[in-house]
Amino acid sequence: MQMQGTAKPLVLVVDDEPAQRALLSYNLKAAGFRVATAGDGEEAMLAIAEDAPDVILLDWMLPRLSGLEACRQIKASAGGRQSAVIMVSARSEEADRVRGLETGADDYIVKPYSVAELIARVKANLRRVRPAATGAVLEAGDIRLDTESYRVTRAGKSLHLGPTEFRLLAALMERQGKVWTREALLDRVWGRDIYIDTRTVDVHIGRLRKALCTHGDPDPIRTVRGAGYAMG
Amino acid sequence: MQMQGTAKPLVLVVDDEPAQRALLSYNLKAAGFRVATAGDGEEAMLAIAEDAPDVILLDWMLPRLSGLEACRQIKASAGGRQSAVIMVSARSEEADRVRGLETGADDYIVKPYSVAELIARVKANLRRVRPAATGAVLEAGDIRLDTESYRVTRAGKSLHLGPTEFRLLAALMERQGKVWTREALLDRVWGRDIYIDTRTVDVHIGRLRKALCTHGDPDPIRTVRGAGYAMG
DNA sequence: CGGCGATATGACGGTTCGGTGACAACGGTT
DNA sequence: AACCGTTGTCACCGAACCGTCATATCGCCG
Repeated sequence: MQMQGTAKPLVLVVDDEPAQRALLSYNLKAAGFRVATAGDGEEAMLAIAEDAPDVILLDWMLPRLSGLEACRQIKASAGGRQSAVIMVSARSEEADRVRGLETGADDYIVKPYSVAELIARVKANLRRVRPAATGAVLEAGDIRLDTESYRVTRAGKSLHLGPTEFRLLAALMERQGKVWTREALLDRVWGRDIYIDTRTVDVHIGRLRKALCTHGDPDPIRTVRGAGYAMG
Repeated sequence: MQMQGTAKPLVLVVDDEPAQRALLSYNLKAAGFRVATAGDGEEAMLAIAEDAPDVILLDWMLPRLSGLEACRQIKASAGGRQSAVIMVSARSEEADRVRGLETGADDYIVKPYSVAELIARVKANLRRVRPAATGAVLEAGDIRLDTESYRVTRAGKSLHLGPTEFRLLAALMERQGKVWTREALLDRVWGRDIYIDTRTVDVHIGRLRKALCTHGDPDPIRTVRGAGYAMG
């Protein structure tokens, strides 16, 4: 498996049947994902708060908190908005599909589904949520970052970045405009449970800027005082 | 559905049957979208180059350039990557769906589809492409405040605010019309257990006003004598 | 109109915050 | 061993920002 910027994508499986969870976990792990599981909507919210997943597979029928309501809550929460939600349901009625999608779900799969299609849909949704994890080429202005070949160019000219600066740039480019706090960047770029001075981020931002502006180009990174950094 | 400020989303319909194009155009326009059409893959590429659509409905069976190949080209082109591609196909085989998704399509709809579901899917995909419409943005009159990118604009012009002024404005905008006492603002903006002269709020309101009115715009903040401040 | 309390504003010192150069530690390579 | 690129930390500086005060202005009341 190629070194892809950051850690493997995380998929959260929400289903009340342990057998289903096990089945999905197995197949998703085989496809190269990290997997978390939850048995109902409340567990799901906890899991999301703990570690925001990239994709959430949400069963329609759940005890206590229905899948639909869980979806609404997820999309209303701060952490959940950046996850893709795929509703999984035995209800093939078109009206249900429409309702699911209108509630904020990003996709809708009808049981019985094939594992291959499910994986394909997870990947399709992942492409949008975390392009860098899928071997995509990110673009921002005249900067191109190829997560597969590990190469960065600006205005056609190739740039040399260290691994950390590369991942930092990838994170910033993944969601242009979004302001990342130093803590969020440490989480995403350096790793979840690592303990490093937040000021270190500043230093790396500085190094990244120097690398990006070697040819006199304007600085593409925006500093937001009291908040963090953003691209564009 | 709120279409705040920005133009209506553009949907490109690619189908070789004029009747299909007409049907889809009609329904999409009725749902509030702008619509462009193309009869084959090459026309589609031209249309994309001319005006990048937000969502592309791509028929699987196309003359000359197949839908699958067209999808590949779209996703490989610079402009196409920021559009969502929905494959529309009569082929319900699961293998086809997987192929479509793996080629880079964002979604896959099987004919015959219901118009309601198609619209729902278009909207769901639109949410992804244009995250601006997802609610991280506060608006009041001609003032826009984006809590994710920490950007504030008035009548399109970008403004510069300090962190405290930003939070102050966000608080005021969050509940337009509500009159905040100085104490409440201190709590909300500065922090719960901090002790600061309430007059300081006045100063920051003043600074905020100055920033908001640099271009001679009217003052959007209302002073309520003896009570506090309010927006609008 | 005059007075009084409340609010607006300009100025100022202190503090915090971010940028940057220097440096030592580390691992890999020659 | 010597070298090299990378990385995390620190110290220092300048600039932005903040809170306070003094003063000017406003709005309401008699």
